Amino acid sequence: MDRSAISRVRSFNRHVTLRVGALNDSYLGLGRPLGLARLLFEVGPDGSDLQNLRERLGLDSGYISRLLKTLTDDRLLVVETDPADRRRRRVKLTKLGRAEWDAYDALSDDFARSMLQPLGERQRERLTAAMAEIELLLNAASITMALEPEDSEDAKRCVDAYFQELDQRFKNGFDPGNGGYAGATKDRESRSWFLIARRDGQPVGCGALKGLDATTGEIKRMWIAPDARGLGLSRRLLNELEALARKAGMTRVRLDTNGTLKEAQALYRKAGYREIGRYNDNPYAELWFEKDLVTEGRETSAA
Amino acid sequence: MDRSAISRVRSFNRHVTLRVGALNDSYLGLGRPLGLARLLFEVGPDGSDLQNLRERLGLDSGYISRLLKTLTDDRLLVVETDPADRRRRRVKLTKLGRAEWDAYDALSDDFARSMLQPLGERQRERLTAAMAEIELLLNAASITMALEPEDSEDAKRCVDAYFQELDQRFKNGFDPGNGGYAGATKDRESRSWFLIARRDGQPVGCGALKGLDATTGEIKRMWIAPDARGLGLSRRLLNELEALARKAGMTRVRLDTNGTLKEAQALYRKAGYREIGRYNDNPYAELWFEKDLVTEGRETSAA
DNA sequence: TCCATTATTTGACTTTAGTCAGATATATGG
DNA sequence: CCATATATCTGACTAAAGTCAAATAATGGA
Repeated sequence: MDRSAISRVRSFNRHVTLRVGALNDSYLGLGRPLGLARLLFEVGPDGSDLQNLRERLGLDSGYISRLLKTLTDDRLLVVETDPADRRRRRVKLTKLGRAEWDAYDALSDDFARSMLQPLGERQRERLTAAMAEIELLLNAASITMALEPEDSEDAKRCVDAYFQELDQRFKNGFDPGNGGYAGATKDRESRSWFLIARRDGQPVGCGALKGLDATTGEIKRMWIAPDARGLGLSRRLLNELEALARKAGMTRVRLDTNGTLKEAQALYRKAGYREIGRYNDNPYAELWFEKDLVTEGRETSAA
Repeated sequence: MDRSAISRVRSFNRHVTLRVGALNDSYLGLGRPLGLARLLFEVGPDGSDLQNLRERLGLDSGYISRLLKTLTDDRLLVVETDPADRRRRRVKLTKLGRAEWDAYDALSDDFARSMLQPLGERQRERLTAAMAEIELLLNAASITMALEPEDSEDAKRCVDAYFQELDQRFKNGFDPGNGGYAGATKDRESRSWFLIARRDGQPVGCGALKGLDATTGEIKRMWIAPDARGLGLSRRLLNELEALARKAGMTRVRLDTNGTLKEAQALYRKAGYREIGRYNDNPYAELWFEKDLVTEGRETSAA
């Protein structure tokens, strides 16, 4: 990994992350110990259940229980048992607590404002753009991928989104009922895998692998949610699907695509796929690709 | 200020700043309480004086004294009195302390690496670029401006840098001895102001105001260090100089510039200057500008 | 030389943050 | 109904972080 990249990240961590973080903390507080203030703020105007709070703040259950007691004693919030499961408890702000929450909220605003204030219009735009970029990219790191049943709710939702996008992008639209897409895969081989990429639990991409025969797989339904694009996620998905194919004993994978999907083609070529002739009768396919799977390490996705 | 910009900054503060900061903290520590680890790390391989440490970490002098005692008892560092001023004390790492410092240093590297690791080459570049951008812009906020004697070391250094740049950018070079620049300003009016912009104590820009007559000022020697450009600093300097002129009772300011300095011209026009005819005999000047100073608020620079 | 000032240390505290092992009360599947 | 698992609370702690005032030592002029 590039030494200068590491230095840049370190410098950022030190100068921005630590300093801004510390400042932000001191901005909050408002006379109350930080732990209490943060808890109160985390409860939020809509309330929250205790379990959730514990998880979000990473606190010991005994500790959080005591913190809540302090805040209820100060009449800032009320704790009530969840009627659905009377072991569970829900926390809500009182009027007084809501007022204090509002104060914290205003302080957070003030702090953000103080960061923007010395800058001109143009610089503000640059700053916020860079912040958005960093959030996006750091979020990318926390995207996980896992196999799921093809007929799960989220899988269906992904595939629907995928079909809708095809319908928009193809010149003459796209009808999933037409041709090699919907049900037509119940052929000789019935092996199939469905991979979903998730960020904070929300699906942001998918991809499927089907067995065409014992040693050939087909990659289908690769889709990335619009707000997760540009993060190299499709490459990760593709790697993962190839790894699955390898593990299933396949020696090559194929896929088809449409001429309008330029990014996809670029991805396949860059990943080592070469164009081949038509191998199926999918009426929407205009290009066909194939790649031999070497069993060596190099190509597998990193842990 | 734009509401969406504030939300962006808040989201960044919350998700990036706090999370990364907390993670980084837990990464450090290494068996030792965070306060001690941080102090040790802050001492650094070159040592540091106590005053400096106190300032950088923002700790109470009693507290830091005790922390140092713990670390010296553990043979991680030695405290010795500064021979120049025997009230002062300097801190240095022992061999053992240096080893631990190296371990922290390696951990910081690891942490930075762990942020880059899940990303592809292209994404890493985007991340580091955005980080650099943010550091730059947030630093811009801490640039201060102050009047200084025109013949101070730093003033001379700035003006030298300015002249050198002119020499590079003008078609036929630039000679400060030639014409209206160097000594030729000892005319009727001798009033003059020299403003230096500094970041962390280092000069990053300058600008001068001279009185041409009782109600006319001339702005000269506006220069911004290359690594401080694009931050709207020249606009801030210009505002500041105009404010000075106003305070000195001037009703208009003039300035001249060369045709090759396109950014400067754009700045002047945008700031409300209009082109006028030649008002001096500076052989390098090709354009002349003037602006009437309204005494109203609107134009003054913000506090 | 003396006196106000500055840098650091010491003593005597308080608060905040956090841990861990039971104790209680509810839920859930047989 | 029972055993087991969950969610939270209570008691009994410890460690870390930080504060404040007074003491000590050195400096820099008047």
